[in-house]
Amino acid sequence: MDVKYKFIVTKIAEDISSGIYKETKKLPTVEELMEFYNVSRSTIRQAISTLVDRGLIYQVQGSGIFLRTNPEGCINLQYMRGLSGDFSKEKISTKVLELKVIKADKELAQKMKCKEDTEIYFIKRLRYIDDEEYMVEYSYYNKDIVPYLNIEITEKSIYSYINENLKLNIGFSDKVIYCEPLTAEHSELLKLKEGEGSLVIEDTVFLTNGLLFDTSKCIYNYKYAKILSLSNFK
Amino acid sequence: MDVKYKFIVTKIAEDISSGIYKETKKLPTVEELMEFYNVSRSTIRQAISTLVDRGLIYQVQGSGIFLRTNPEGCINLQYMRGLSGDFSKEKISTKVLELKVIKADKELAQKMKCKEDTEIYFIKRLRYIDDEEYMVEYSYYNKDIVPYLNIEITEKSIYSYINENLKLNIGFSDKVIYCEPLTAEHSELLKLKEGEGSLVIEDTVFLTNGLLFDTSKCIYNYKYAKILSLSNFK
DNA sequence: TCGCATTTGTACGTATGTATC
DNA sequence: GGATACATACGTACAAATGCG
Repeated sequence: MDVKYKFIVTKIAEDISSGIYKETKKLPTVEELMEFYNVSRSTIRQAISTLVDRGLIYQVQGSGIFLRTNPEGCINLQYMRGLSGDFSKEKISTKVLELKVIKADKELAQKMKCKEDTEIYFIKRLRYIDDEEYMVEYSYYNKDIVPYLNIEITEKSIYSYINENLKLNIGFSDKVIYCEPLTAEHSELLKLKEGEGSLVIEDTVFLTNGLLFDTSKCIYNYKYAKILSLSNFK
Repeated sequence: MDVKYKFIVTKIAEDISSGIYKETKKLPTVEELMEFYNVSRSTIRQAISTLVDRGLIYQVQGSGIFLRTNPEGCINLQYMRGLSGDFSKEKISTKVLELKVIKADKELAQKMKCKEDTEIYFIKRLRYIDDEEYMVEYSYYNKDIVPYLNIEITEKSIYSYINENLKLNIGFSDKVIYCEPLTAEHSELLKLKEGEGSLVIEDTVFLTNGLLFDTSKCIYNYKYAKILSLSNFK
């Protein structure tokens, strides 16, 4: 991390979560941050802008930089770090129900923007928070991009493996969120009743170069799952 | 709109939606845009950055600026313009079920971050898309900030009234999204069955200066409502 | 109410680094 | 390896909103 503004983003985010601004709910001025980090105005502004995008702070012209209050225990859409990022205090566990390589049929090929018969990792997981059934996840990874996955990796965080081991850079994602009645199978897995509602997120994830490498469908237990979206009007 | 980069944002967004880049799926280079708009590099970069945040485009270092495919008919979380913005082709209508001024009790005062007994506009609306029952909305506006509302305004877009008539600048919002069984009343309004799931968005909206002026709870018909979130990993 | 100091917003210019093709 | 194109970083000037006296 030798990029200055990214280092500053991480540092300020840590400072905020450590609570050192909780009295004033206000950050130092841009001028003060420039001096503290010994960088230019635009470098501080870029770091601040990133934190504004993540929903941690907001700026008021002529007044200062203020903290945004940030509910815990929600799936955060602005800054995705997987379940373990959103639930740092809770115990997370994962049961891998299925893990295999399949060949993309016409429908899957269209979804994954790849050719038919491309090899795809298919993973079905049941995930728990504090030992409660939290969600059922179906995910698909293009094997041309993610050449190897095993039970050990899929029991933990697939994303940190992709990031740290494969050195791939995740860029952006499209999420479609809706509500759907539970099927018999899912209601059993989540210990709910058939026909009750569930919260569903269909996710399509791209690398920074625009390549689609992952799609998934997650069916959440409506009793526990809350999504948080911290957005800006720009 | 005499701010250059905002003008350019609007222009490029129009160009994209008009389809002039649909062949190449690629924007002109930063250099070319600088020349075309006769502005500096940083002004173009700021405009492009805004469009990246809105999920319209993505940049690849060394390669160019590319279009992101953008599903229609969804509630867009990145760039909120109300129902009429998300459903430009459909017919939208609104039935105002209730409109009155109330005094904030302890619970509402906490939610609206105001003092108890502050006057609050309460509005209950049923909204239709193509004559189908789409959602029930309960909204609350702080009367100190939004001093006047009537049936005519609430039948149309409250936000455009706030923006254009009151000249208030909407800054950011927290949305909590979850799934909840329908009550008897809501199932009747939405023509669904009691106990079926519904998609719920609780929204807390702030002005650019950080003042909370609006909270709302929307209960969506799960058969029609889809939310789209176009996010970036930064 | 007015004016001034503070603080963020917009815009320009330049140089160098780094990924892609 | 070279050309192209985006990314990072520095610096400067002035505009606009806020807040205080």
